[in-house]
Amino acid sequence: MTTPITVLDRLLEISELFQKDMARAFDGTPLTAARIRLLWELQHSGPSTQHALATSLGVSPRNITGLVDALEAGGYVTRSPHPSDRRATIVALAASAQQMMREMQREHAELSTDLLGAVDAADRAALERGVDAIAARLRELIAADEARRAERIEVGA
Amino acid sequence: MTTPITVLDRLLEISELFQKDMARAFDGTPLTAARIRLLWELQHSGPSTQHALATSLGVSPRNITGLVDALEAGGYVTRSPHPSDRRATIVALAASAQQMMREMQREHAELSTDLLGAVDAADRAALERGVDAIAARLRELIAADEARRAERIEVGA
DNA sequence: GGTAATGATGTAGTACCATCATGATATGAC
DNA sequence: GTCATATCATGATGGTACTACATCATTACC
Repeated sequence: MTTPITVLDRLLEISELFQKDMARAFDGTPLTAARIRLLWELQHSGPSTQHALATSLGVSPRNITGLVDALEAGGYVTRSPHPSDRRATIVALAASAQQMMREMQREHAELSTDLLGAVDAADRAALERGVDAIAARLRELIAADEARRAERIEVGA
Repeated sequence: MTTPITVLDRLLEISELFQKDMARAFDGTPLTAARIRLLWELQHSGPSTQHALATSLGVSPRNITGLVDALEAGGYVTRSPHPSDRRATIVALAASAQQMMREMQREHAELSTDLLGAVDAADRAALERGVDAIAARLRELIAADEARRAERIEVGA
């Protein structure tokens, strides 16, 4: 009845290790998961209104205000007026944060090659295919679950 | 200069998907990451004193009291007196929680075979080797980083 | 030009995780 | 028996992540 160590176990372990590493990397800074997510979104989509951030991150606009407050106080982000809509404010990565994100990406790439280097050269192609397949399947499963859940809400209660 | 999608990216994505899935799975219950970690530890090491839990989870005893309070209120865990040391209380998984954890492991195993099923049969062995190698390398890197950090504290400041 | 929607924020509140300081009780060494 | 130590509990604090509701300026609609 003892379960063998499966690929899934390894993936979960890797997931945990990543989290641990992230947490330690940002220890001592005011950066937290939610704030980093916002920075990531900014780097990904460029300067955005707070409303846009709220939508893409799936949280309330009020929450964005708080997150941006903290990031602005830390110098990671700047607020500037929207050129045509005087209600809106535009949030953008500060220069230092852009630098930091670039650095993160560099480290990310380094880590990537390092980890891949630990894999037997003959296994790499198969590994890549396998990991892709697993990610795809996982996305599929989650999407299906989400759909089921949405339907239940639609119909029930 | 556009970075290609690497294995690391996929692994990070998988990591995120796992987290998302977990969060949704326990939505509506009083279970949170910290509490689940405690349940996991209990299942892994069996009934334990709070002090033991504090040590193995690396948090303050006070924090354990709070976590156990919540889990006890939810019926996931029981407190009973230590047979020989009347200071200590022993925390154990309640029967229903044991059932739940077994169920989780079953689902875990199912998911594992499901995901592996999405991988081309010819790639599976290589995938397994590759994922193992990556996990090992990651452990190594983190251990090295931890050692470096510990030394710095030892020496500096 | 009046009314309704929009964008950000102030206020207030919930819940969680984590800490330290303090105190009660039990243990174990002397 | 006394006293340091260990185990746990409580209270107080602080920080984060969210929410809902109300407010105010601005913009869009007719």
